[in-house]
Amino acid sequence: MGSRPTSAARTPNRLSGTTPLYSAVKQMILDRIANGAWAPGHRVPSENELVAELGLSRMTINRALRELAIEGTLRRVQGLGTFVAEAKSSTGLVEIRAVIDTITERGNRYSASMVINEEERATPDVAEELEIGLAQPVFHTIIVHCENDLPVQLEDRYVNPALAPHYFEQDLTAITPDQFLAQRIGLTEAEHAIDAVLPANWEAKLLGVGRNEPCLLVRRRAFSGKKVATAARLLMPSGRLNIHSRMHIKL
Amino acid sequence: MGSRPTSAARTPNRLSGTTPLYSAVKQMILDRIANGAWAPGHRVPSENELVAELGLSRMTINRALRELAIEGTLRRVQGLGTFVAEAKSSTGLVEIRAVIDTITERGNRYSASMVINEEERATPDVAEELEIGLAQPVFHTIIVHCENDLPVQLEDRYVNPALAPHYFEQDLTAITPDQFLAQRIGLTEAEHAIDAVLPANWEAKLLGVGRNEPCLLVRRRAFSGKKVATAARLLMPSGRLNIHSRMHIKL
DNA sequence: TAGTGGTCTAGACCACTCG
DNA sequence: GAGTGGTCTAGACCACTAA
Repeated sequence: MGSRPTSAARTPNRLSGTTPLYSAVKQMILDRIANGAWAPGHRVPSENELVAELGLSRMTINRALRELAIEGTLRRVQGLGTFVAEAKSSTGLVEIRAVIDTITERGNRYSASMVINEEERATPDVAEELEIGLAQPVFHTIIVHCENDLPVQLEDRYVNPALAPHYFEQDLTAITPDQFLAQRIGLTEAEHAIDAVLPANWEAKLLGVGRNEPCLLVRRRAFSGKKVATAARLLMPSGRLNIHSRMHIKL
Repeated sequence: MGSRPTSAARTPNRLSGTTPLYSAVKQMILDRIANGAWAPGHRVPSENELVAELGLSRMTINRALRELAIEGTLRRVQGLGTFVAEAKSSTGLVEIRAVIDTITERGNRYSASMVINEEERATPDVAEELEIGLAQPVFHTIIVHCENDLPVQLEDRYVNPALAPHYFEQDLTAITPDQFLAQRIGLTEAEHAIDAVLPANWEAKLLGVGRNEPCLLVRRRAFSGKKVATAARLLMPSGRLNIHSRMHIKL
C-alpha cells in the first residue's frame, strides 16, 4: 500500500497478481480486529483519515468499509462514523437443500413416486397455511423421494392454483415441485421451520420405517410477492438425509 | 434515470429521498429477470452498453452488477460477460440461534443449571470430534437451558483446553459457552448437523420429557483456524424451541 | 458548522477471453 | 486486437449527526 501516487503522473498501484487495494484494506482492518487492537464498539478511523493514512482514494477506502459492513464486521452510521460490530455469538446458518441435489451430488440414483395428485378443497388448516379462503380449490401432491430406491423424504404439498395454474401439467417425479415453482413463478421468499416428530401410520408405511423412528420435519412455505404459492411438509427419517453445513463466522 | 448529465455542468442526479441510481439499476435488472425477459443463462448487456443505454457512469453500473453478482443473481466472467445465474432451487438457509437470544427475545426468563463441569480424558469418540489425541485432557460441561424454568435445551459440550484454558473460570450459567468462546477465542468457522432422535434415559430425565418424545439434535463444532475449539450436542424436545427462518430467495 | 458516510462521475490502466 | 469485467483515482454533491 505504500506507493502514494502523485497527482498527475500515475504510478502503477498494483503489481501483476497483487491483491486489490480495497481487499488489502479489508484485511488490514480484519487483522486489527482479530489481534484485539480494535475491540467491538471501537470507532474505526473515518474514510478521510484512512485516505490520509494509507494514501488511497476515498472510493477505495469506501468500498473496503462498505463491504465489511455488508459482511457484518462493521456498522456504519451516516454522520456518526464506522464502528466494529459486536461479536456475533456463533449462531449458524444451515442450508436446506433440494433432495435431488443432495442425492445426485452423492452420486446416487434419484427416483420419485407420486402417491397423491389431485385438486381438493382447502380444509381450515390448509386454508390458513396458504392464506386463502376456506374450501377454495387447491392442488395437493404427495411424493416419496428415493435414493437408490430407498425412501428418504416424504413430501406433502399444497399449491395455490391462482399462482400456479399449470402445476399439474408438469411431470413432478422428474423435476422437484420446488424447482418447477421457482422457475415458473417468481418465488421471492421462503419460510422454514424444523421440528422432530414421530411419523403417522401412513407416513411410516410410505417411508418404510417403524412408528418409533424419529423423523425430521421441515415445514416450508414459499411466497410470490405477498401471496403464499405453496406450503409443504418434508418428512425425513433420521439418518437418511442429513441437514448440515459448514460456514465462516463473520467476526 | 432519465436525466443524462452533460459533461461539464452537472445536473443533480438524485431528487431528495430518491433511491440511489445503482439501486434502481439493480431493480431494473431484477425486474427483467422476474418477468422472463432475461432467462437464466441470458447474457446481460455489458457495462459499456448499459452506460450508453442508461446514461450513467460505468462505476455506477459496475456497482449494480457487482452487487447482484455477490447476491447470487448474476455470474460475471472477466473477458466474457455478465450472465443471469441459473435458478436456485428454493434451497433455504435456516439460522441456528443461541438459546438465550431466542428466549430473551420472546420476553421470557432464561436460566441454566450446570449438570457436569469437569476435566476428563478424551474417549475415542471425543478425540475424533475434537481432532486431538486419545486420552488428552478435555473440558466437559453439560448444561440444561431453561425458559421460565422449563427445560428447552440440553447442551453436552467438549472443549479443547489448548484453545480455551480459561473455560472453567467463567460462570457458564450466566453466559452461553458459545458466546464466551466466540469472544475469548477467535472462532472462525462452524459446522452444523441437524437430526431427529429419541432421547436417552438420562437425557429424557434432565429435560423432563418421556423417552418417546422426539427431539431435535443439533451437532455443532466450532473452529479456531484449523483446530476444533469445541464440539457440542444440543438436544431440544420437539415443540419447545423452534428452528425457523424467513428469507429472501435470491432469484 | 464541521465532520461523517452515501453516492456519482469521467477517465484511466489492467487482466482476461475470444476470434 | 477488440471487447469484457476488475480496479483505482480525484473531485464533487448530498443527507445526516453532532456540538
